[in-house]
Amino acid sequence: MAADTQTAFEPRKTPVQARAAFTVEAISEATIQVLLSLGADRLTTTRVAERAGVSVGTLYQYYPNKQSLLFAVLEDHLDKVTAAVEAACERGRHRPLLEMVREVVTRFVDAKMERADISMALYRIAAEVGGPALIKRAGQRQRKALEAMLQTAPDTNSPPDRFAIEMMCSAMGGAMRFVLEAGAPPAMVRKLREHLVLLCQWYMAGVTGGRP
Amino acid sequence: MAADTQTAFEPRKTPVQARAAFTVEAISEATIQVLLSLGADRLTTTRVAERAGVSVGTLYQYYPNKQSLLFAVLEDHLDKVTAAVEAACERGRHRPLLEMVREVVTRFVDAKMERADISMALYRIAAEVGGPALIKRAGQRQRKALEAMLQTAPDTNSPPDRFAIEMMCSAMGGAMRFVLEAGAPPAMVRKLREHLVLLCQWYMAGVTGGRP
DNA sequence: TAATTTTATGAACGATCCTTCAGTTTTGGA
DNA sequence: TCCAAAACTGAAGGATCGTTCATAAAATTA
Repeated sequence: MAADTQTAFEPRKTPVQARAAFTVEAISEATIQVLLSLGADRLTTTRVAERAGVSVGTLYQYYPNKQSLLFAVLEDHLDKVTAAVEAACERGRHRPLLEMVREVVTRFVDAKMERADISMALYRIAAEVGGPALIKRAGQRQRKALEAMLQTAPDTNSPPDRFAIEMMCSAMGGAMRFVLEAGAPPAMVRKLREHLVLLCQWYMAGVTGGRP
Repeated sequence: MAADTQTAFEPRKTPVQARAAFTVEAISEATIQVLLSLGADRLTTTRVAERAGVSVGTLYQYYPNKQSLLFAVLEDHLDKVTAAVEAACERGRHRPLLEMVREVVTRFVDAKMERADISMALYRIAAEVGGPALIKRAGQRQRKALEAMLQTAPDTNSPPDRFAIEMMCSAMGGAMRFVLEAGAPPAMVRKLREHLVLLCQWYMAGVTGGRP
């Protein structure tokens, strides 16, 4: 069934001319905009095509069905955020624990905010078919990178266990979501970033060394 | 438009006979079960009625439309959780800061877990029409209760500001969600409760008194 | 028991939507 | 310039779904 999920969402045809590449990009952007302006239940293939300036038939040349539209956008965004976290984990190796945490949290918030509109749109389809699987996979990649980094911390000999890492990640995700959905202004985002760093640092310090 | 949202979701008729009361309860339960087993997009009024053991017509005698089904379940659950938090805040008044936090976090986790199935089902419709408004309202009530309690803390003279309270709430909500969606066994829930208490305590201690 | 109110039924209507495909237009190379 | 491949069009099929309403059954009241 995993194979079904894969193939059912794969692109039907890859664009070879520049014109087609623009079309695919336009459809992808239109998907996000329709999702944000009308919601998931009023998102129709015809509406997305209309917004993208093409006809429905064109849409179906590159996306096999409606769900693959959402699937593609979700996958792309999760990949970018995960890549940002992995890169941060790479840079953080062998640095003090608190610096590690600061690096990762900061990059995570920035990656999410870079396309805040996509982040918000995706909260609306995260529970649809294929969504949970993708999210779970991205989460595992992120936690794996985090775990590898934390084991290189020079200032603690009992690195946080898997559960603690999951706690931190989900607390981060929850706070991020709240601020996004509150339509936060830039100043609030900066404050979120600072406080999220502190929250994660205090938690990590606590679980590694008892009360700090 | 707020009035429209209200009236459009209000029950059409209130049951007077015991038979009808059972019917309404059965429809409500069936809504949750269909939501969990088939997802939000495959939830149809006919299917819910079928699962409840009644006909579609009966359903429409008590619920004016499909959305009111989801709306009613969501509202009921949020009310229960919010009431639990408010009660905890009442009990926590004038006690030390860390005890306050423990009380609230513990009660929150327990209230969510009491009907874990409903909690999970609701994540799938939280973004639908009416959902965000209800959630925002419940969040405000909870934060208000928290703020009132925290101001009575005897062991700090600079109680946490609104932003810090929101941070704590959303971190709590995020971690709760993660554990629920991971299908956590009871042992993991207990660990979550402990760690969530610690995470919130450390954060609160940090923002009130600098580094603890 | 007879009358009235409450509750339940489910076929049918109207509307929306996903998806296809036969035909047209555009592109890029020979 | 000409042609084959690529890209695009949009009306129409087929299916699902939300909602209604005329009718019937059950419960309550007189």
